[in-house]
Amino acid sequence: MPERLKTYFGDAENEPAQQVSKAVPDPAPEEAGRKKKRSKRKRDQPADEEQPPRNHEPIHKEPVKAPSPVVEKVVPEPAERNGEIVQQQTLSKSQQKPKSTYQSKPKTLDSKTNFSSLREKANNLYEQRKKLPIFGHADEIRQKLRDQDVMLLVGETGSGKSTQIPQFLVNEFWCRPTDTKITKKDGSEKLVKVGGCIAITQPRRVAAITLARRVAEEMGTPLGSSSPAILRVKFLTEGMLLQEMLHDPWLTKYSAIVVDEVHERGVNVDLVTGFLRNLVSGNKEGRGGVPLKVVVMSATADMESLQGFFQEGFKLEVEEQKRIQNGSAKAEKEDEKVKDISVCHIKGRQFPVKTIYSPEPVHDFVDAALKVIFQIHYKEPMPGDILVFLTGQETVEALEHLVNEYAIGMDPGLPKILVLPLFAALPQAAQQRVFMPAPPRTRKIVLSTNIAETSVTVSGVRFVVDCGKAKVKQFRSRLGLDSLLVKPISKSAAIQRKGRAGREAAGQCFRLYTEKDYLTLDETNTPEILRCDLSQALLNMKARGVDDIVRFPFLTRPPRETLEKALLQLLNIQALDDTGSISKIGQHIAKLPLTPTLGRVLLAAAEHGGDCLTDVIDIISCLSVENIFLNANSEEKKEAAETARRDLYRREGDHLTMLATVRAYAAENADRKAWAERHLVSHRAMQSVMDVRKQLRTQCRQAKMLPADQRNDHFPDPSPILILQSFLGGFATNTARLVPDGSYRTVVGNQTVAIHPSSVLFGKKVEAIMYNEFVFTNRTYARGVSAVQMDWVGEALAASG
DNA sequence: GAGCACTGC
Repeated sequence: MPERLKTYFGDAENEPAQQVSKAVPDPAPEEAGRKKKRSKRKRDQPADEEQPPRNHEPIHKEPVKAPSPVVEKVVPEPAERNGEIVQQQTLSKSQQKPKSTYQSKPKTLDSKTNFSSLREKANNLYEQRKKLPIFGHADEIRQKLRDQDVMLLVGETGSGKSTQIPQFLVNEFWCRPTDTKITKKDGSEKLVKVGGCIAITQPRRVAAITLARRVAEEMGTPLGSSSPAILRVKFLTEGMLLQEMLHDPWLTKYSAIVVDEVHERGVNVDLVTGFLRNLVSGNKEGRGGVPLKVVVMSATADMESLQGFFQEGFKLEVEEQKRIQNGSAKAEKEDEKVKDISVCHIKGRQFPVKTIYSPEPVHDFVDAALKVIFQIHYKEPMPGDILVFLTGQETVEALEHLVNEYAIGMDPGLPKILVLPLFAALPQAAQQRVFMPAPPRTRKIVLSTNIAETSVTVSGVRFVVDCGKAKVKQFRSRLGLDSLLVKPISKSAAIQRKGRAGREAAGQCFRLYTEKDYLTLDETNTPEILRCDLSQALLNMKARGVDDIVRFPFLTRPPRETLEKALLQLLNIQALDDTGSISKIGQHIAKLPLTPTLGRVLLAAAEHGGDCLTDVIDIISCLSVENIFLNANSEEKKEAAETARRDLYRREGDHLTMLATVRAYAAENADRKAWAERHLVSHRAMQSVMDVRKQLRTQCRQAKMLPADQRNDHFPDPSPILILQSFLGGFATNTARLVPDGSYRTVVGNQTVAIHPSSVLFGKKVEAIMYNEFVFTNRTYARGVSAVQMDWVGEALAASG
C-alpha cells in the first residue's frame, strides 16, 4: 500500500481490518436456512390470520372511469430479497411519466390463464410477505385504525411498511365506499359515494411506480388504470395528491391516506399533512361526515412533533365542539381521541454496520476518502463494493481522477478496481453502469452525490465512506437569492448513508469526521419549507381555499418574513388581488405544473397571440427541467460540441437559444438521441422538456389560449421582442443593468451579479439583462440570461406595481 | 469559467 495512503483510521497494525471483518457475524448460514424454510413452506397453505391474496372483485361493477394511471410497466424487474424491493433506479423523466395512452386495454385482462398466473405469483409472494417484520403487526395496526382516525408508524428500512400497510387496510369495513348525502353550497342534497380507495404518497415518482408494481403483484391483480385494484390502492407522489385536492378538496374518493417517508420533509409533504389535519379534525361536511383515516409513516423515530401536531388539531376541534355544544357527550368522546394518537414502531431488517470515525478532524475530505478507499481495498476481502458520499460533481470527478491515478501503482496481485461516478447530471448510460455488478475480481467504487442517499440504491455495497457534508440549497427571501452551499449533514442523513452498507450483508461505515463532530450534528434535515421560496406553496393553498395562511397548520411554521415575501411576489404577478384573495390569474396559474412566475409568463405570452405562446411554452419547458446542456469532460468533445451547437446559439441570450434547441430537437425525426449526443444536449432532459411542453400545450388548448387544431410543425419565425417582453411579465424584478465599471447591478436592490459561465451571454456586455435564477455559489450569478432593454424593464416594473 | 437532490395534468 502506498505510504501516503496509510493510516487514516489508525494504523493497520493498531486496528487490523481483518479482525474487524471477522468480528462481524457471517450472515450466510442464516440466509441459507431462511431460503430452505421458504421453499418448504411454499407447498403449505398459509396458516396465518391474513388471508392469501384472492382476485379482488371490483367494488363497482359498472364501468368506472379510472383515475389517472399512476403506474406503468416501465420499471425494470425489481430484484427481490426478503420480500423487499431493493432496486430503485433513476429513470429518465419521460420513462417515469405515466403515459395514459400506454395501457388503455391490456390484452391480458380477459384471459383467465393470466389471472391464474397472477394469483399463483401472488401466492408465492405471500410466503415472503409473511416474513416481513411488519407482518406480525397487521392485527394491531388494523385494530388501532378501527379505534382512531390517525396513526403514526415508525418503520425502519426493510420493515415492509410501504407495501404491506395498504394491503392490511384495504379490506377493512371502513374502507368500503359509502353512499352519503352531502349538502351542497346551495343547500341542495346530493347522494355520492365516499371512500373505498387508499392512497399512499411517496416523495418520488420512481418509488411510487416501483411500489405500485410490487403491490399489484402481491395482490395478484393487473397493474394500471384498468386493474380493479387501482380503484382500491393508489400510489402517487405528494404533488399529485395536492393536485387531486384542487378538484376534490375533501378527498371523497379515499377512505385512507397513507403518507410515506414523511421524514424527508419536502414542501409538499408539509402541505399534505396540514390539509390532512384539517380533514381529520374538522366536521367533514364535504365527506358527508365519513371519516378519513390517516397513517403517517417515517423511517426515523422523530414522531413526537407529528403526534403533537395531530393532537393539536383534535384539541382545537374539541374546544370548538365544547364551545358549540357546551360540553356534551360527543365532545367528551372526542376528548379521548386526543389522548390517543398511537405510535407504532416496527423494527427493520438490516444487517449490522460497524461505524468507524476519523480520530482527527478532516480538512480535505477528498484526500481522506482516497486513503480510506485504498485502506479498505487493501485489507478487506472481496466481495464488497464501496460507496463514497461526496458533495457534488466537482469532488466526485476530482476523487475519480485520484483513485484511478493511484490504482495504476497498485499491487498487481490485488483485485482490480472500477471507479464509477454517480450524480444526477450524468448521462443515462453512465448512470446505468453503477447498477451492473462488477466484473470478476473487481471491486466497484461508486463516487456519489446525495443521489445515492435516497433516490438510488446501489447493490453490492458493503462499505460506505461518508464525508459528512452535502450541498444544500437555501433561499434567502430578502435578496430573492438561492444559495447552494456545502453544509454538514444531519444525524438522520448520516444514519441513512451508513445504512447503505447493510442492505445485503454486514458492512462498515467510515465517517470522515470525528465522533464528537457527529454528536454536534442536527438530529434531522432542515425541512425544505424553511429553505425555499414559498410562492408556489402559498398559491397552492390559496387555490384550495386557505385564505388565512397564518392559521394554516404547518408541521413547521416558516418565518413570517418568508411568507410575506411570497405573498408579495404573488401580488406582484397579480396572482392575488389587493385583499390577498386569489385572482382569476392566480386560479389559472395554480393549475399549471409550473412555478407561479413561469405560469405568469405563460399568461403574459398568451396576450401576444398563439405563435408567441407556443414559443414561450418551449422556453418555459426548458426552464422548468434540469439543465438541457451537458458539459463535456474533455477539451476535444467540448470543441466538437461547440461547433455543433453554434447554429443553436442566439445572441439575444439563453431564452432564445433554448427555443432554437427545442425546435431543432422537435424537428429531428430520424434519431433524436443521436442528435442530442451530437449537440451535447441531455437527451433525458429533452424528453422531460417535450413532456412538459405537451402538457402545457394541452392545457392551453383546453383554456382556448391556443387553437385546438394547432400542429407541431407550425413554425413561424419567433419574435424575440414579444417573447422577452412576455418573460418580463413575470421576471421584471429579475433584472440587472450594466454599470460603468462593466459589472451588472440588479435593478431592484442594486446587488452585484455576474452572468453565469454557462450562459451564451457570458463575458458579453449589454444594456440590461433578465435572468431566470439568482444563485450564490462562490459568488452571485445570474443563470438563464437574456439581453433586454431598460425601457422594457421600466414598463414591466410599472405594470406590476 | 461552473452545475446537491426532488416535484407538478
